[in-house]
Amino acid sequence: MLDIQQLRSDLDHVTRELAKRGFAFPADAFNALEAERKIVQTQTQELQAQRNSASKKIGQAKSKGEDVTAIMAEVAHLGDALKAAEDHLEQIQQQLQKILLEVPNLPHTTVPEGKDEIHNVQIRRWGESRTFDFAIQDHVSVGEGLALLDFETAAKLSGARFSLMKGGLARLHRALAQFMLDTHTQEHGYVETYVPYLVNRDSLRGTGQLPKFEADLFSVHAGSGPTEGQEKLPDYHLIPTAEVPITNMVRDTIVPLEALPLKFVSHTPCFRSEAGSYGRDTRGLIRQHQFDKVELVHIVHPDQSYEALEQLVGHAEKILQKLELPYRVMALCTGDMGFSATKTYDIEVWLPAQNTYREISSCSNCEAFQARRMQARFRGENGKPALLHTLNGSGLAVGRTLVAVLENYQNADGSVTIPAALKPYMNGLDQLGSSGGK
RNA sequence: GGAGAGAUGGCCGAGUGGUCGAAGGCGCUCCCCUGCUAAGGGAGUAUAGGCUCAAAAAGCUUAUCGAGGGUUCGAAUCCCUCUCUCUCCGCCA
Repeated sequence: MLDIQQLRSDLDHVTRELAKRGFAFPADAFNALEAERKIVQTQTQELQAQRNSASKKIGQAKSKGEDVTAIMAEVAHLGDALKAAEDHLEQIQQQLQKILLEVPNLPHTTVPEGKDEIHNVQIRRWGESRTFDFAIQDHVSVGEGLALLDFETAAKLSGARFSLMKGGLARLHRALAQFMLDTHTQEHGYVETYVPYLVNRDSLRGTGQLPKFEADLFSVHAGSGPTEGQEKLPDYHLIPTAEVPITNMVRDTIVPLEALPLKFVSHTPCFRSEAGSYGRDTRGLIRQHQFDKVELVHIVHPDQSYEALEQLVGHAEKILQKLELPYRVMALCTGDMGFSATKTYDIEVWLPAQNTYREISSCSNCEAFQARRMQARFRGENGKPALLHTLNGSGLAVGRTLVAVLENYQNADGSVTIPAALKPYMNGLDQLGSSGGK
C-alpha cells in the first residue's frame, strides 16, 4: 500500500511512476473522494466534539445534583446528524481504502523502464553451459526414462499440474531442500522457521495477495464449509509462497531496533491455482499447482533495504554456484515486476533442453509497501515507531532446481550425475541410474 | 466436541455508566540533591488521523482499553456476535 500522504501531496508524480508499470491510477476518482472526505470528516468531527462537550457538561451537572434537562435538549438533535455523518465518512474511507489496496508499489529509480520481460536487463551471468555430445532430453524424458517421475499417476490422484516422484528422484528433491536450508542457516545467517501452510485473509492482505489476486489462490473451508446458498468467505488459503507466513510474523508488531535485521528461511510447499496461465508450461515440473520452495525473508531498517536486496540475491546465487548450474541475474523492468515490489532481480537458470534460461528465483525489495499494510514497525533512533522494509526471495524454487539438475547433469545413457554438493545428502550416491537410485 | 475463566498503555495491574487516554507500580528520559555503578525528590513518558499553516513550530480536534455491532446525551464499564488465550473433561498424530 502506498502512503496516502504521498498521494495527496504528490499525485502527479505517483501517477506517472505507476504508469511506467502499466497501472492507470484513478486520479480523478481519488481526488473527488479526497475532497469529499475532507468535508465530511471535518463535519463529523465537529459534531463529535459538540456531543463530547455536552456530555461532559451533563456529567458535571449531575454530579453537583443540578437539573440537566436543558443541556439534554441542546444535544438531542445531534444524534441523527452525527450518525449520518459517521456513516457517510465510513463509506468514503472504505472506497479510498479499496482504491489504495489495489494500487501496486512504485518502482525504484534504478529499475529499467519497459512493458514486459523483453525489457529486462541482464546484470551478470555465471557459469558456462555444458556442451553435450549426444541428443539431450528434457527433464520430463529424463525423469520418466528413469521411471522416477510419473505425471500420469499424479493426474489420477489429483489432476493436471501435479507431480509424483519416486525413489532417488524424490530423495534428490528432498536433498536439494535440505542443502539449501543448511547453506542459508549455516553460511548466510538465516533463522530457520517452520510455518503454517494455511493462512488467514489478514496475512494475505498484509503481503499484497489480497484483495486483488484471490483467483490465484486455493481456498479452504473448515469442516463442511458454507451451507447451500450461503456466502461465506474461506476460513483459510493455502500459501502461494512462504513469504506470506514469514513476513506476517511482524504484522502488528514493533520490532526493537537492536533486533534488526531479521532474516528468516523456510522450506514449504507452495500452492498456486495458476489461473490465467492455461497452456503455458503444461509439460513437466515448471508450472505446478503444488511445488516446494525455500524462501528467504529480510525484515530491515529502511536505510538498509537496498543493501539487503543485493545480499539476498547473492545468497540465492550461492546455491546455484555450489550446484555448478549456470545462471544469469536479470533486473526486472517496470512492467514485469510483481505487485508489491519496488525492485526485483530474477535469477534464471540454464535449461539446455529448452536452450534458454528459466526463472528459478525472484528477489524483491518491497520497501514499506507490505509493512504499511501490516503495520509492521520498529522503534527508531528517535524513539518513534516507523515502518520497516521487507524483502523476500526464493533461495531457491526446489522443483525448478530439480529440473535444472536433471537437464544439466544428464548423461548419454539416461542416467543423471549427482552434483558434488548434494552427495552428502544422497548417502554418497554418485548418480541416478537405471537402478532408480534406491 | 463439552464446561468454565479471561483479554486494559513498553510491562505489571486498578477501574462495573459521567471532567478516564485511563489510578498505582515497574521500566525509560530529563532535572535537582547526594564527595564516589547506592538511596532520595521533581517533571515527563501511547498510537493513528483530521483541520488551521507556504512550511516548521504550535494550536484546535477526532478515534483507539482483543475485533465488530448495539443501548445511552455519555461506554474500558451494560447487551449481542466473533477472535484469541488459559484451566478442566473428551478425542487425537
